[in-house]
Amino acid sequence: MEKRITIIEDIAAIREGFSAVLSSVNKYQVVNRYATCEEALVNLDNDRPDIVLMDIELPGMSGIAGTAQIKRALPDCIVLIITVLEDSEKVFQSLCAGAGGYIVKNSNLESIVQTIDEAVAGGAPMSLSIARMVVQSFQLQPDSPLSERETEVLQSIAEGKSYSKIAADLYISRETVRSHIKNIYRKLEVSSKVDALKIASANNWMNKL
Amino acid sequence: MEKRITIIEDIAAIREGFSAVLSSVNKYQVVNRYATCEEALVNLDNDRPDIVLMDIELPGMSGIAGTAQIKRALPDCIVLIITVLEDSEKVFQSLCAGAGGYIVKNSNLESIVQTIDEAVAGGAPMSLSIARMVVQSFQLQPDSPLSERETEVLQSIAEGKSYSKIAADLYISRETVRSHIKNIYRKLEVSSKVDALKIASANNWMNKL
DNA sequence: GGTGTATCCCCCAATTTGGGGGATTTTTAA
DNA sequence: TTAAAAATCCCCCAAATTGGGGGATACACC
Repeated sequence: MEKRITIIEDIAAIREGFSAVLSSVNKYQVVNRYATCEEALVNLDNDRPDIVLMDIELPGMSGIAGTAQIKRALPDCIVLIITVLEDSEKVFQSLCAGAGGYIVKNSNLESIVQTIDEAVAGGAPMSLSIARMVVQSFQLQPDSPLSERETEVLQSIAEGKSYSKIAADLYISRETVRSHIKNIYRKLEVSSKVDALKIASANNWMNKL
Repeated sequence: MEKRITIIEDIAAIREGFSAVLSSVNKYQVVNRYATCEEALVNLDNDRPDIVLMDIELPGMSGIAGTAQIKRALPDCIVLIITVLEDSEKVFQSLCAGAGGYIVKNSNLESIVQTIDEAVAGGAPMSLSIARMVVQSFQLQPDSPLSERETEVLQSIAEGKSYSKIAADLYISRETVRSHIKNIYRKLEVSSKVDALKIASANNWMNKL
């Protein structure tokens, strides 16, 4: 069964390069190539790709927004991001949008087939450094000014718990919870849970589980 | 510079197998082997490993708890989890504890050197299916009963915002926010934000960014 | 002896929450 | 085309929550 591939990339040389390599492989079939997401989206019903190679920097709609659109229409379609720089912000945004992996733009053209093979085999192809970034996003930064107990309390606030509920769950008084929160606010120089949560989650000071 | 390796694995055959393979490689040096985390932890200061191979199922302290302890003492130490079954629960727990990658237990012994090489080179070695699990954890499940707007509102609640703040941020009335929340509660069959958040986050119905 | 952590107590006013009861318009799907 | 779902807005109201003060005690660590 041939896998249908769509390429969305505004630089013609790269677009045609990928296309040429993939066309020479029997199991893959490049159904269409576009320079913008907008063009690709209107033809999505006809193209019905199994795999999309998506540039992240595009004129008009970004590759991230495009990925979200494609996944909405074709949830089983695998979108692989074509990227040069490994900007952590964009990496996580595209993962949230539904990206299934990353292709490094300046890698030799032949390795692209392996990358797609890996995605089709049920993997999530990424460069070493992106894999490390993704794994690290689960881990606490060790530079938190908060004590263990304070982190625990803030964690509970993130879960939407009230002071009373937190107190009950931690087997302490509500007043103790309040003390911890006062200290958290002082340390983070904020005066509301929204701001405390914003700072703590931006710095990876809370557990994700 | 030789990398110092500690192996923590209760099955002697596997422990010694890994040890034998790694001892034959110049760049790696197995400084010690243990059957339990407890033993390894008391010798951590002497062993000072750069890399720890950690079994996840151990008598006494689990490999997950052990990983957390080791990372607390040696933040730059790379802990690689040795695993047979790829239990998603345990995978994410060990990632949060500080694991840097996964080694499949029944893989051929030679590939372990490659796995460690990858970790040392700045990567995060994982099996195809674990990589997919990790990437998918960033993505919304498409089976959510909530509408886009409702998801947006619930997302804001998760950030600790009040109804008024949500209303202001979404440029709608507070009453509209209340309507959405009433609908969320009805759909999820709950009657508080804590319960709504619990269900929605357990099912990956909210964005992580 | 000071600094940080963890625990607990009081007062109080403004805000928030969630329980009702509605309504209208637009969009989507059958 | 018709019905259901989604998105928007309005009212009333009581209980709970939040965050601002002001403290205190005990333990540990340096």
